[in-house]
Formats: sequence, structure tokens, C-alpha cells
Amino acid sequence: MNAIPDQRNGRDFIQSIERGFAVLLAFDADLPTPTLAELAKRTGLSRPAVRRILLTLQKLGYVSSRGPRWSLTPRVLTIGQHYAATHGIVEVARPHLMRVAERTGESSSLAQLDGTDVVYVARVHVRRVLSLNVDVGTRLPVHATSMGRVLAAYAEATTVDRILDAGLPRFTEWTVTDPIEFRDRLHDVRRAGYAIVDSELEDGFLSAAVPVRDATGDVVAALAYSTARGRHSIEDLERTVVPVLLEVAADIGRDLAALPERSRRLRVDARDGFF
Amino acid sequence: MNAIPDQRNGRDFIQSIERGFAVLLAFDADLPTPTLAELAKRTGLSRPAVRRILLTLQKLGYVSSRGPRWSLTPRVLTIGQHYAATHGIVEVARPHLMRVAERTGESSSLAQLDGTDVVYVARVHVRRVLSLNVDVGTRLPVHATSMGRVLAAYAEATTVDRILDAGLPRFTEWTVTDPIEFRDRLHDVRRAGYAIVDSELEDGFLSAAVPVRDATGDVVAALAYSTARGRHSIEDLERTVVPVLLEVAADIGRDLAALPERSRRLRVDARDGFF
DNA sequence: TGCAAAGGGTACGCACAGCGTACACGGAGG
DNA sequence: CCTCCGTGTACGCTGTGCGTACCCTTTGCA
Repeated sequence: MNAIPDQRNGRDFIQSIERGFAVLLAFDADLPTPTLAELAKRTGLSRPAVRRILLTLQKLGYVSSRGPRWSLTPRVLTIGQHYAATHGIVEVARPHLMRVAERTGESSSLAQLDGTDVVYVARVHVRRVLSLNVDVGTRLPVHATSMGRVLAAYAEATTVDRILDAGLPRFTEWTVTDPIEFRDRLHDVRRAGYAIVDSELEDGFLSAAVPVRDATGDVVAALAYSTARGRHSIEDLERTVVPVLLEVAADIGRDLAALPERSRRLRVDARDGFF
Repeated sequence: MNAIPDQRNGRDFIQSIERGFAVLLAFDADLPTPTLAELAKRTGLSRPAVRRILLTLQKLGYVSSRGPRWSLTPRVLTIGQHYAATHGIVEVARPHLMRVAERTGESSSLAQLDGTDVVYVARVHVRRVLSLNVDVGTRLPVHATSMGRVLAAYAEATTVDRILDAGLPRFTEWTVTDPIEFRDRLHDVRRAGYAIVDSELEDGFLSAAVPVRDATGDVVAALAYSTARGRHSIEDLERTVVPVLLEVAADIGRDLAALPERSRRLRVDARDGFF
């Protein structure tokens, strides 16, 4: 039995890597094109340290400087590509998401759990949903979204505990913020096999989600459909949308099972022997 | 036989950051869920070094382990969000891209130059374009794409030189691989104000692109429309699509100029980072 | 049954990578 | 004139991060 890799030895943690990401992620809507000094203040690092890190990131192609101001390059977008490339479900799901969008005329998305957040891993957007600017990589709270409810409903108990520990902030007057009620909702999801959440994240934002299962039956993602309350009612969703989602989720699961099992066998490197 | 001579001898370069990214990016289609030893071999680092890096990345939330195999977490997708958050054009362009998609029924995209590649920074996909799996973050070669031609046409001379130095690989029998001819094409683009590229990257892949200019007139991105040759002819594009693109590109430029430093307050504040 | 191969962890001591302090410079604004 | 903002860099020291070496477990095959 593998022990949990814990033991904050400090010896198995590379400070420079943490600092590198700290600087990279310090570029923010609040600080789109910061100066070196601003980054130092923001990250709490010394100016020479930030400078070394910036020059490193620049050499690696992730940031560039124009005058005294620094900015991210499009290369940071490339990092995410490695996720899609290593998680077959993203590519498998895309055509199915388009099918949902075509059949329903609204946006559909695929999301997974990361820590205590929901992260969109694939999305087909038909039109902008209210003020929410949702795209691949967007993090949303678990408790106020249909995808989050689905993912939490089938997650391990410790995961749900962690989510509750993180707190259930209120976004609208309908947000479920009570842990007991939240667990009740998860129970509802498990019984019904889908989740519908209405205006708990933003007023008028209405969405439905169902689990996507892999070959072993494990829930590996949530498939969702989102719209505005003015365009559809909850009853609409239950009657017409949820069946489509369930069908498509099953299709995705089937395609997922049919994946070539990562067939590409690794070539043995002749690096040690003669050739 | 130590293969890689360390060319980064500058005192202002942090080796650990480079190594961190090396390990993170070693996860790809050929190695979706590698073992520690596989990563060590792939990156050329020692096993203890890779282990330290993996444990660090795990603590930061970018990788996770199941048994002896490691994989990326959805959190790597979050990194790209910082690009959109710091580059107003991405958010500004999205509704316009949707307009193009709605008016034309095909996919439209926004891309920028990164080194010698074109990187998609925003995209609205209506349907899958041939075998190309294009999404935000995808890198494509400059010389064989309409967006690349547009961006190169208005780029600095040194940038074009760098692109030519990198070589013009052939993808189809129609790919422009001759530097002289490539420069001619750039000249054509500057004269016409748009680029149309037919089947130079993949047979049957047809696209048109126009420049997007900011308030000062600088070309900051390329706006493109892509389709299959079976569905549209080049004449179709010139007659009906290019005018739409030019109009929309102007709209984007106008919105961009009207972007008052920072006015967008429409982000759900999803907390990330644990400490 | 045993051995090799492939997976993994950990101890340990040394080198130098990376650290921050301190100082210098240039420009803008008072 | 000074101050505040921005930058770069010299430099000595700390201790981070390095790799070697060794050990364990599991698996597969002879």
C-alpha cells in the first residue's frame, strides 16, 4: 500500500518552480501588463528574484516585455493543449458537444473536478450566456452549478467534505449555501441521474448536467447544457434536454471505451546500448 | 555522452523553472500517463530530480498520480485563462466571432503570432473542419495558413526573417515552400488587405483571414473564417465572406479602442490557489 | 523457484544555483 | 533640489537542489 506522499519534508519541494508559477499567474485582470516592481509587490518576492524569473520565462517564451511593462504571450495557451492531448475524453467529446448544440441550439460543455472547483475542459458555445464568460479552463464553484452537483454527487466522500470545508459562498438569493441542503441535493442527483440548477450562480442562468461514465462505470466528467431562464423552463429541460444529454453522455462513454487503449507503444530508447 | 550542452549559462536564468516546464510539457499524446522513470528518460533528467519536480507540481495542483502513473489535472487549463484575462482583445472578439459564425454558418477564429507559429487565441467552432482539431491554444505554421500570412504580412522584417529561417515545411502539394514565393504572397496580402489560403495545410481546408488593428493602426491579430473547399469556392470567399470579415475586424478594432483600460467587471470570482 | 527488469523511495554530502542586500542609474514630477 | 518611480548589477553567502548510490517491491519469464 502506497503511503500518501505527504511528509512536508521541504526537501521534495522546489521553491523556484513555485515562484515561477507565482509570477506567471500574477498576470491578472487587475494587473494585465505589470512592471517588474509591481510583480515583486504582488508576489512578495524581491525585485532581483522577480527579474530572474521574468528573464527565465521570457527565454522560455511565456512572457515578453515592451518598455518597462511585461505581458503574457499566447504561448501560455499552448500549455493547456497538453491536457487535451493526454485526456482522450476532450477530443472524443467535442463532436458530441456539437451535436447537442445543433440539436438544441444552445451551448453545451464538458467539465471535470479539480480540487474544489469545476473546470470546463471542452465547450461549444452558441451564444453568450448572460454575463458569464465561460470558456475552456474557466473555474466555477461546485455548489452553484449543475456540473458541480453531478461531479460531487458521484465523487468520493472526502472530496465532498473538502468542498464543504471550502465553504458555500452565496451568489444569488437562490444559491444553496447550507451543507445539509447541499448533501440533499447530491442525493437528489444520484436518484434522478441528472442535475438542474436554476439561477444559483447568476440570476437567469439555467443549466442541466448529467454524468459521463467510462468503461468501468466511473464518472469521469459532467456533460451540461446551459441556457437562460427566459428561453427555457425547468420543465423544458427535464422533458426535452435531459434525455438528449443522457443519450449523448452514453455515446461519449461508448467512444471513450473504444479508445485505442493508448495503443502507441513506447519505443525503447537505444540511448544506453550501442546502435 | 552528455547530449544537451547547457546553452543557458546566463546568471539570470533559473534552471529549476525550465525543468519544471520540461516535465509538465513532457505529458503529451505519446506519453499521456507516464511513470516517473518514463518522464526521466523523456526529459533527460535524473529520477530524483523528476520526482522532486513531480511532487512540487502535485502540491501546486498541476499533476496527480494514480498508482505509478502520473497525469495532468484540469488545472493546467486554468493557466491559459490568465492570457484571456490580460488581453482584452480575446473577450472583445468573442461576440464578434459568434456573429461571423451565425452569419456564415462556419467557424471563425482569432489568432496571434508567437515566435514562428500562429496561435489561436479565440475561436467559435461550428463544426469540425476536416481532420484538423483546432482549438484555443493550437499552434499552426505561419506559412501555410491564411492567418499566418496576414500576421506575417504586417509583422516586422526580422519576424519574417525568423519565420523563413525556421523553414517552410510542405504539408500538401500546394504548400508554398519557396521563400521568394512566400514573400510575394505577403506582398499580395498587403495589397489586397486579406489572405485566402487553399489546401496548403491540409487538402480541402480553405480559409480567409484579415488583419485586426488596434487604435494606433497596428495589426494585433488576425480574424479568420475557415471552411471546406467542397462547401465554398475561393470566389465565394472573396465575394461574400471577406467583406464580412473586414467589417467585423473593424468592429473589433473599434471595441478595442473603446476598451477603457479595464471596464470588464463580469467575472465570477472563482478562487484558485490554496495558499 | 529464482532471477532480471521495471517500478519506486531515500539517504547524504557537495557544489553552485539562486538568494537578497546594497548600490547605481535615468526620468518624471513636485 | 529632492523624491519617487522605474530599472540593472555587483557580490558574497546560504542552503537549495543536485546526482550518486543503495534499497525495496512487483511482475514476468525462464
